[in-house]
Amino acid sequence: MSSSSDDDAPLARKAPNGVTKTKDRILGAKTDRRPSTNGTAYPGVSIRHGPVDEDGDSPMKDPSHVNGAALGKRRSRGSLTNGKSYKDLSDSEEADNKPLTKRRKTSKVLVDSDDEDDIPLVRKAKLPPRVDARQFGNSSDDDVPLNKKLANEKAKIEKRAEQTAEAIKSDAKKLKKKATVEESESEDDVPLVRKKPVSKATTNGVKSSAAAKKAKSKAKPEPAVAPKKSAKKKAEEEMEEEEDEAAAEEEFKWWEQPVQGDGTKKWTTLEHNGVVFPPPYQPLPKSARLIYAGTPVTLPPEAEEIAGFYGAMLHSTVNVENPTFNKNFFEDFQAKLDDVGHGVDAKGNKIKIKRFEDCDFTKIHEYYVNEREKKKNRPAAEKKAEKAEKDEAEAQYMFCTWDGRKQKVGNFRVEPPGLFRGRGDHPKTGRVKKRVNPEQITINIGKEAKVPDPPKGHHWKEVKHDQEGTWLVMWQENINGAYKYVMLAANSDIKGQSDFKKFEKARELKKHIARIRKDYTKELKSEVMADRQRATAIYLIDKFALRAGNEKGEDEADTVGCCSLKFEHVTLKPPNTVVFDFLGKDSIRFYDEFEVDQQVFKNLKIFKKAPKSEGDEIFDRLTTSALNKHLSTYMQGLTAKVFRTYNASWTMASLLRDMKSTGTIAEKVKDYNDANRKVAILCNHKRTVAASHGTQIEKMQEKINGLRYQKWRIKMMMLDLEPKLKKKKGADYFKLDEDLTPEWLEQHQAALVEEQRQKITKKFEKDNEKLVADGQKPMKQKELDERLEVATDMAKKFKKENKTKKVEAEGKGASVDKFEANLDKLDQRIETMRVQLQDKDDNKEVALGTSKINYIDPRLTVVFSKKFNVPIERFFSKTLREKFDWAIKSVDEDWEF
DNA sequence: CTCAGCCAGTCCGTTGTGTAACC
DNA sequence: CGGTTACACAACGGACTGGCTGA
Repeated sequence: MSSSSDDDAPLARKAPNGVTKTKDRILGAKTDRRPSTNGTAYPGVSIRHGPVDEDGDSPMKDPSHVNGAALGKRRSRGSLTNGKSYKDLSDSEEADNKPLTKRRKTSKVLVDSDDEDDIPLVRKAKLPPRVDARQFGNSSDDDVPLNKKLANEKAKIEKRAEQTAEAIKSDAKKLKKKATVEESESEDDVPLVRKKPVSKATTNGVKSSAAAKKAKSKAKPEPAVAPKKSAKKKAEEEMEEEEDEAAAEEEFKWWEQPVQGDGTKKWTTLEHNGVVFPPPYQPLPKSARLIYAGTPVTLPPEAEEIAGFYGAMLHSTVNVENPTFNKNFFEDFQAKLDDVGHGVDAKGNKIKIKRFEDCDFTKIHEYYVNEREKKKNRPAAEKKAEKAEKDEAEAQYMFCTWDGRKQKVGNFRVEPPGLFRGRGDHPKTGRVKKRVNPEQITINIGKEAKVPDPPKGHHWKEVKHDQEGTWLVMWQENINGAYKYVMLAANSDIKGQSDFKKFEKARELKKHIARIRKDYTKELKSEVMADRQRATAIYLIDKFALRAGNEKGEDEADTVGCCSLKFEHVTLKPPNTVVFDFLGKDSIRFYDEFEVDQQVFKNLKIFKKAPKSEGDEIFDRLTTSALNKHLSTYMQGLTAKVFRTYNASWTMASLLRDMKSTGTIAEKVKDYNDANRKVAILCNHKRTVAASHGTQIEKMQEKINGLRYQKWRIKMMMLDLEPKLKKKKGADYFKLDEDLTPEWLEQHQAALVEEQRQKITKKFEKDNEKLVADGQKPMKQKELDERLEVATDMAKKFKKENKTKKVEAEGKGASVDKFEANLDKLDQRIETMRVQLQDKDDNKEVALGTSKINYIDPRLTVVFSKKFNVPIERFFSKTLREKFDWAIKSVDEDWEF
């Protein structure tokens, strides 16, 4: 705020127009709907504070007032973002934050006993029974965080699981084969390991099963020019070996060490080799010039590089057709041109790049597409050799020494320059992300360690010895000014420890959850607005796994979480259904309808009450810091995030606990994945539906239809052999399914014929090629025509079948029994395909990975794996096994979340 | 002729990497 | 500020397919 007097200026003058943004160069700057948090960004714009703040000193019941920091943050939140001032509000609203008992005198708004007044839409008589209190954790651990969404999903999945189980059973032969392979492999483990005690003879059995595999596959002669093992792999193997040696004596198991220190000092000694910089810019060849208004232009390399960024992504319509992207890009491009000089044409005449519309990047694009193609098509050996070389050069950066132990570094590469692509509707999309110089880089390293050399002729920005940080290298990025850190990989001790702590914290919540739920259920009726909002928010976070929802600035995409939910994100459907529709983290849409506690419904209605309208925050008396501060009174370190972890793991735990232990390994894996999916749905982890999804589904459906048609033909053949069957089996048995219409039939038959033709033609061409290669004359067209007669005959046959409604029995030794067997096979295939199709479709927009990596306590998976005898490899990939090493080695099957 | 078994090529799901977005 | 969480996309690798061969 530039001047304090502004504080009190009436906001009614409509913020959007009154704003002169210093940053107006940002394309399509959205209308200013919210004040900045610190109140300084928009000089001349008044930020109104609600009566709360004006009365800030008066004794309030609102506990957040006690806290100065919270107050500071809240100041900006007191205002309504649609330009309405609290001063303009009705008397009842003016008393907004005062004890509701007081308000009762002036307004009926929050009178609990007065539901009808409060929610006129709801007829008292028709009020549904209150949501069962049990759902809300008055007491036990049995409180179910599952929501309706999950319940539906559960029913769906269960149904499908049944289908699958059947399909799988019916496909027993295949599966049995598979199962035996699996079993034999795991059995192999033992003798193999015994024979070769050198290899990692322990729990995970990765190596041994790999070895078994190797032994099985017939010793393939290594290609003569076998490129040397990539340095990366070598380095990793070396480490494993070292580990093995150490394991033989004493592997460092931090999870078995006593907890020490206050956790602020993260290391004592730290050695590392710094970072790898991206390769320098390679100027484009003459053929790949930017064409400006029809003239090829030679640009200074620095500008050309930026043009190159754009040209390289010309095929990416999401970017190139986004006006914000183009505007931001061109602004930065022009700025660079103004800085380093515009281009020249072939004769050396200066060309000034003025209009984006006159820029033609297609030549640049073609060049990059071409290069990529070339790179892709190189011989495999060459590719491998290059990779090996690169790995070797980078090997020294892959590991560091942390308190004397070798640890993997996560991201040792400095991010290369390019065009920033923020997710969702990001105001800065298209801006140039600049190349990072050593002079911008800070190194964090042990005092005794050798500081890595900066590239020749350069120096580091700073060298620190901060033992409270876990980062090795840090720099600031130019788009948002965010800090980027090089830290250890997920499988490192330090990351494992903090992962462990995270889940322990979530488990600790179990002890407090009943009390917390009881409290917030009570506080849903609090007479203090701030408390009531807070209770409602905790309810939503607990039940629906919403994120906290911090305030966001103008320079970020407009996404929300619980505390930042706005008027338009929540729709109320009496009697007690709430529809959420908003963009969450990463601009992923959260859409769902929930039935909520009656009191919650009522509260939300109050929080949405006029004069609030679109753009206004629902929880205008609540900030994430106030929320988290309150939560931490229950338990040290408790924040909104912990609820997500807790509810995710808790859900997984209860699903796995109730799982039946029967079935094949594949079935168990599927059961596990189904549980995983429920957690993913709870957390709203989505992925974009693959562009090819629709066609893939269609293809599968068409395949199924083809099989069904085959079934019909076989039945008709049976009839051909034994006409009596018609009576025996009934006429319906021999009818073609109705959805396979005559039109479809014709089309399908045509497709079959065409397929046949293609096959024959392809083979013919191939044969000819062979002949020519052998120095003989190719066959003539006539030969092809003759061969194609097979297809023509097929078409004729179909035609005849369609006409006579009969199908002649095919194949020699045809018998009804044989046909019956064929039918059974077809049925099985159809069933498995149906299940597959359903699975695929249901899974198209659910991402399982995120919850598996971040929310589900890995020990749950380990327990499941042990209890049901499914190798852990079926659940955790190699990297995940490394990441969760602590979990795999630390629990037995009795462990409980 | 049929069929299992093998190989190469293609397809497609999974895994790993990169870095943005969040608290 | 420094950490975790999140998705997209590239790279990888296993499954499937068609063609071929020999029993």
